[in-house]
Amino acid sequence: MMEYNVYASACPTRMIFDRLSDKWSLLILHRLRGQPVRFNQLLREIDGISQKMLSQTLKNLERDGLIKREAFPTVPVTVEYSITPLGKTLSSTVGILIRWAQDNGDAVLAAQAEYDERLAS
Amino acid sequence: MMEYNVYASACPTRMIFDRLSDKWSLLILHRLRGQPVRFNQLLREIDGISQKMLSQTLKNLERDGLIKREAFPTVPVTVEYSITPLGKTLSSTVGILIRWAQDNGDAVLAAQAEYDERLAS
DNA sequence: TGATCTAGTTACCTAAAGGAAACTGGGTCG
DNA sequence: CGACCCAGTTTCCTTTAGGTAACTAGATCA
Repeated sequence: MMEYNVYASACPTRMIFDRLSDKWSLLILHRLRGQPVRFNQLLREIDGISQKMLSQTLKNLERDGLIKREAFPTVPVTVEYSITPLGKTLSSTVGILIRWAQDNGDAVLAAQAEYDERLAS
Repeated sequence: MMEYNVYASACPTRMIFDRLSDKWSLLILHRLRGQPVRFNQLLREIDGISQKMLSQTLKNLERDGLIKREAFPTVPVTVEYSITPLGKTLSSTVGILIRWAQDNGDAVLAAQAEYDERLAS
């Protein structure tokens, strides 16, 4: 298996890395790690997201093969978004990042405070 | 066990997501996980970054306590950036994310191609 | 016939991120 | 004295991500 060079701008890895750095992708992926969720349910639960960005981000995630969209001919129509096996592997690595943040958030805030105080004095 | 709300802005997880949405932070952090690296060396190796963004991002990472800046009175002056113990713990989880991208880049590209073809037909 | 539910799309606008390139500044070499 | 190193900073400009709000569309209810 070939290893990509993450620091090269043309690297596919880098492209994915850039894609993951948009505002809502990881949040949505994380929300979908359990049961399937409907569009408006996501809209309600993910605080601050707009319809436009939700729709756009879902489309991108689906294109990347990370989530799956499924429409049901109920009344009114229901659309469920669920995570794919591929997306599941990503969301679990994201989970590790989230755990890091929970464990080290205080340390970062402390470092920032110290840095700012050093500058002020 | 307390359930955290990732979707609220005051959540410690928010910090990680902010860092992720920063174009260069994690890339730089990842590059520094080994030996200390000089400013211009980073500039050369991280393809596409500008002096301004490198300087700015390094400053932020230092403020977060993730990296350390050290200047040596050599001729010409040398500035070395190295990772801190705190940064090391983060970079190792970022490493997992990068490994994911390396392992699954092809799968994502394939999914994109399939998605695009489905739309075109 | 109009209101309401779902699940979106489209038009318009703004703030901010980021790129390009010139400029600073300290130091040494020739 | 000017030229050339490193490590930045500053200015100016463009792009684009993302927010707001209005609009589409199919179907049912009242």
